[in-house]
Amino acid sequence: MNKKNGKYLTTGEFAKLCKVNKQTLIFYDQIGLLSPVLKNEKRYRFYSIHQMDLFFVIDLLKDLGMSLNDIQQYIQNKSPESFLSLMYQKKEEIVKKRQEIEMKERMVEAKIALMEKASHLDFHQVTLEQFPETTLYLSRNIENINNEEFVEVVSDFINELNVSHLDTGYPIGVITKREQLLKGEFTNYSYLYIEQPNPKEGYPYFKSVKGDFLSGYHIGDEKTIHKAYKQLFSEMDRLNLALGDYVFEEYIYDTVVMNHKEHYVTKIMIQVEQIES
Amino acid sequence: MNKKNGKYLTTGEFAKLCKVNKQTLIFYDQIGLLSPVLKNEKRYRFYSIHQMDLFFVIDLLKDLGMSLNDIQQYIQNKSPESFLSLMYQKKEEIVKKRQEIEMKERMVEAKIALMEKASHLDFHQVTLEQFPETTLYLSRNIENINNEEFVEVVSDFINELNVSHLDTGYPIGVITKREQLLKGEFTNYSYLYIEQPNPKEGYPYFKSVKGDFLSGYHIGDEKTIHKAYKQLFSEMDRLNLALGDYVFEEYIYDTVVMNHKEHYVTKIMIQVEQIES
DNA sequence: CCTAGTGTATATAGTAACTATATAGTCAAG
DNA sequence: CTTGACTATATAGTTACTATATACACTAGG
Repeated sequence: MNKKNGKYLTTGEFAKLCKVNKQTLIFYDQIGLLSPVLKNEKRYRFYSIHQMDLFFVIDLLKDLGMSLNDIQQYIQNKSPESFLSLMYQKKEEIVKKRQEIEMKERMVEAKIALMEKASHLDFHQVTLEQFPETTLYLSRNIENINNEEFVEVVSDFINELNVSHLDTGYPIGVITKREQLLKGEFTNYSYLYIEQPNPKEGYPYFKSVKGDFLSGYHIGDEKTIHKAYKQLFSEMDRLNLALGDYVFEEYIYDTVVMNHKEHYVTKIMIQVEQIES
Repeated sequence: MNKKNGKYLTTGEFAKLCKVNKQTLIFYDQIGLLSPVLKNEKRYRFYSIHQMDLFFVIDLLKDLGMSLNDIQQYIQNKSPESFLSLMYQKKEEIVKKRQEIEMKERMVEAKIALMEKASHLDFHQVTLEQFPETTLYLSRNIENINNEEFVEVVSDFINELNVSHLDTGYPIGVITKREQLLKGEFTNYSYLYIEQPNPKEGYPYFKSVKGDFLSGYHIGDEKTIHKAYKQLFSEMDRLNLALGDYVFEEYIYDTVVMNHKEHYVTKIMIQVEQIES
């Protein structure tokens, strides 16, 4: 940007050009981040049009999450070299940021899809479904563990989702094994899981699910989930189905969308096999 | 997420799970954004593992630029419907954000490219270059305008760059016409411009440049730029070149990377024609 | 020359969303 | 019964503004 003839801009004019509050410029002057090139005897500030470019760079760096303090550090000993290395560094940060926002976009999309789907469900209907192959990311085994260990596992699981970018926005569900169910221990889970609609290569502990499932819903506090299981088991009898290896449970509506536990909805998916007779 | 047996998490445990400062949870409790499900007679806080999901949604919304106040508004009358509509709204905002960050990525890339290129230049060399077709976005005409009008034009130009996403990170340059140069008015510019390496369809006022240019550099304050012009003109004589229609000026090093005006570098590109003899 | 209206200045206080610090009470293990 | 690690509250500090109050400056019209 080349300036016109030698005239200067007042604080108000400069603020308008930079699309910023006038007070912000005064503030920047006070902290020495961006001072006008000139002050007259009445202490009126005068900026040159060049300073706009500097302001825009400050604004860009600020936008990229740099603190005013750090920006000032740069400005105080600026040079083409330090600017270039700063830009290289910011470029890396931007790429990370972009990837994060892309991930959040996918998460929000997943939540929309889940909620749309949920809104069309009849929670009183039990259905026999055939599930296609699905990839899941599993936690460590959590059978018979105590509370502290459970907190530890959940913590680790969440950690892994974070560092490996595996949080898809899908709900975290639980897997219970056939043997626990037969003992009536409906809340003695074996794994936590999260669905991976677009699985990445090279991650361990993924498990593919496929087969026939009898699905039903439990409305209310999970303390009373045995009622839903009772109903599903009787339906299995009626349809001549045998209990398979696993049951999957996931929240459809939880504390995120409901104020009272009585309105929570859990989906129960029991793996089943046809009994040959 | 399904909770294990009926036990609760202390503030410290919950903070660790949520990867957040304990004080932040206390703060959230104080403002009523996220209160523990239980407090004992010693006022110790106890969270349920379910509340983690809510915390993560709060964190997501916060990350998407929502204020704690607005988040609280949502939480106070949450429902599957309001959550869904919130997600739809956030989805739109995310897309905008992503586009913005993609643009910033391109800008930073452009600045890196420019600085890398600049670092290999010899500012004392005058070269005859053939420029390929280039698309530029121009400002309104700024010939013979006064200071107020100039500020207005710059303001409008910056505005247009913003609303139409035309800020490519390339420097804003100026175009001077042949007739002004012949009169020796080197700073009576005709247009501002910014290069558009990937021009979009449907934008007016673009101008393609192509042809032979004699390029040189001016080091120092622009007040002394006539010296550089003098040198370039004599070089034109030597090479038997005639002045073309336009001259382009852009900053290579300005206030963004240099502390003193004496170190500013301006590139001058004079359109030239071979004199047939 | 006076006045109204707009601009400038400074000083100070308020804001959001934490974050740190100081002080005191609680609890489980050795 | 003490030690160390936890919990609690209250309060002050932080960042990057933003708003408000008060006073001075400058320009145009009557």
